[in-house]
Amino acid sequence: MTRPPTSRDLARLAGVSQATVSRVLTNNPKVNPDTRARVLQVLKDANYTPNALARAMKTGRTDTIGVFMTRVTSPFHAELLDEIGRVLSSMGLHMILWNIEHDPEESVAEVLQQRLVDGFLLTSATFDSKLHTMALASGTPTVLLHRGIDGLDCDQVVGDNWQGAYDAGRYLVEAGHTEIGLVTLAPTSNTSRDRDLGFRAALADAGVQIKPGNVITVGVPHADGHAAARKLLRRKKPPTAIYTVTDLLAFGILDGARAVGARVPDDVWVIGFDNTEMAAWEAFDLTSVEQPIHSIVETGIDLLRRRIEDPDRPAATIKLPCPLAIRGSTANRRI
Amino acid sequence: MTRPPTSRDLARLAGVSQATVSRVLTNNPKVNPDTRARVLQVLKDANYTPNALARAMKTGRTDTIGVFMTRVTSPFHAELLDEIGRVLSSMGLHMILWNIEHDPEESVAEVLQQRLVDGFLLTSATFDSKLHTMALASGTPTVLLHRGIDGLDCDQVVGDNWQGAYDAGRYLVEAGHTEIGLVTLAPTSNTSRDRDLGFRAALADAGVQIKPGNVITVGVPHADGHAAARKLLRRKKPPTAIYTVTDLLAFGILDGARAVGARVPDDVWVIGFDNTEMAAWEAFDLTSVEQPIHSIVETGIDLLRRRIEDPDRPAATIKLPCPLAIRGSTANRRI
DNA sequence: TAGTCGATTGTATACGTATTCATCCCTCGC
DNA sequence: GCGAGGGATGAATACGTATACAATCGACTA
Repeated sequence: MTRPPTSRDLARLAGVSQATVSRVLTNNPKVNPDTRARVLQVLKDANYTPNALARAMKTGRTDTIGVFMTRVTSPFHAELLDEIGRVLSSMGLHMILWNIEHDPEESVAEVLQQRLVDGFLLTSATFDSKLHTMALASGTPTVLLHRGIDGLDCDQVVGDNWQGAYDAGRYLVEAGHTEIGLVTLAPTSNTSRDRDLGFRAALADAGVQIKPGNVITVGVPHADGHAAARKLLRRKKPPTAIYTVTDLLAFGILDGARAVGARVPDDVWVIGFDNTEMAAWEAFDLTSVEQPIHSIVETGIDLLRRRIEDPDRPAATIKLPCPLAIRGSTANRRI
Repeated sequence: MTRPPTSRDLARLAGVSQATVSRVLTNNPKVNPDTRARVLQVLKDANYTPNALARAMKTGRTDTIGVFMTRVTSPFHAELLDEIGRVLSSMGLHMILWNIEHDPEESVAEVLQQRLVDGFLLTSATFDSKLHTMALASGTPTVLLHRGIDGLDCDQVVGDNWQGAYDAGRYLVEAGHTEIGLVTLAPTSNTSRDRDLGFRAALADAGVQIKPGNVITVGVPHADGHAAARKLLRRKKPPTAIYTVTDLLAFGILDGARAVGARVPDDVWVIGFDNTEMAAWEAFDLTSVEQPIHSIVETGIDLLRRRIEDPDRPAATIKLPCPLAIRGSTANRRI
């Protein structure tokens, strides 16, 4: 194993110029069929693969997309990542993955300008982060996936979190619940904000008050849902239904309910958000608002490719519906 | 936003040659402190970042590591990926992630030769895959992580699956179990094979027979564990303990047990393998053999970097211990 | 005072590919 | 028989950086 062969080496071997080899590689029609066949044979014999770096340098395209994400271990994010990988590789694109959690924002800034990728997918935009601003400023085509920023002049594909949350709220109200718990996240992103506000709106529209004591703001981990459930269910008048803004928290709530001896759904209904694969597991059997991961990713990557083609097209914001998946955590009766 | 500035542009701006700018960028000591300061100021004003492609082409190093993985949505794999991302980025390295599941092996072969990365981390080696062979043949430094191939002349860092499985078996035997179930995977990798054989060895050493009817070979998903548990627990003489080779299957088993009304651990003990974060969730409270993810990743990446430095050093195989994490799914009493 | 050395800096080149431009040869039409 | 034209190919160059080599300058030694 010395130095890998270059197109120039093979040109010599095939008795043609490097330019001709390159023409063969790029399927340039201006090459004699016989010559093409001969060159292809030599390429094959040498087991040659073009140097992707040199090619990228010349063409300005790397066929690589940069993906920014947080908390890969969270079930929803893992599913999102998996889907992104599937779609990208089906298009012959590579994926560079950055976990923003691990790195300070300044170090990410450098990455944005390195021209390593043809485009960015941001999946974890938050209102106070500068990542999306920096990405746009870098001039590299960028699409916001799953989490959006209202009014930002940038392609965005998100679930309609507000509508999904509203439907969840209405579902509880119509089932007769009046003592309702809300386990929510700080509104640092459009997802957590809309999943909160949409739910409250449904209750307000139905004239159901939500008591301040029944609202708990937590962090993202499972343990936080667990703690919140114990706190809610130990109230003098515990809620008969708890809605929360992620499946992960809902799992924690189910566990917390179990810990204090509350039965689901007999004593308390639970609704999550994301409809991850795990929600269907018997241990949880969780009613959850579904995120159309497949469509979000497919649409988002399509948008990104079109923007790479034509950087000047106007930005589109696409909002996809989030239907409610009903399971045993809210009784089996449907509304 | 036109073309991003190049080192040549900035050289002109700073009144020096492109070479001097380059020297400043690479911290070459042979540059006058005053000049350096002036150039740095210009770089900063222009918000300049070197073109990573051109740099990589010249130096032959991309500061990027290629990671091959399967089933990112599986809890253990997600944790592994997260840890890999953490360690790589702490070293200033990027990660290109390929999900082998999505792509035919031939298309992966191309990727291996593109010289896009400085090294490969393979986390899903199987006996019948040619991926590791191709990776080695590509001449790019390669390390096998988590899953190894016995006798392969390649750096490998794996958990001691056999020992972990053996300890789990002995633990059950010493607790007095004699009717033991084994939910296992086809031995296509060293992990599934050793987690099976080690367990059987412990039982054999203790003189406990495992009935053929108590052994079920399944696929990887949660649902398969679920089905296996139902099958085992409906036998005339159901096992009083079930061991399986991944946490994901164990979760399925716990759910399956619930489905047929078997109580854990009163009616049946359950042991998994991986000790994922979820194993500690109250819904599962699963006793599980721990994989030392942190050490595996840290050690593996260290090995990879050393091999990149010196490609001719002899290959090392490192096997790390897998301790048993005891939880409620096997009663609270310790041995 | 001439020569030498070290510290800086500039000039030129290479990395491997894609592509423009020039060249060559063959065919066709008159 | 000769010029035009087109198809196929080679030579040359550029992408943006890092670096070997050459050049310049000042200081210092013999």
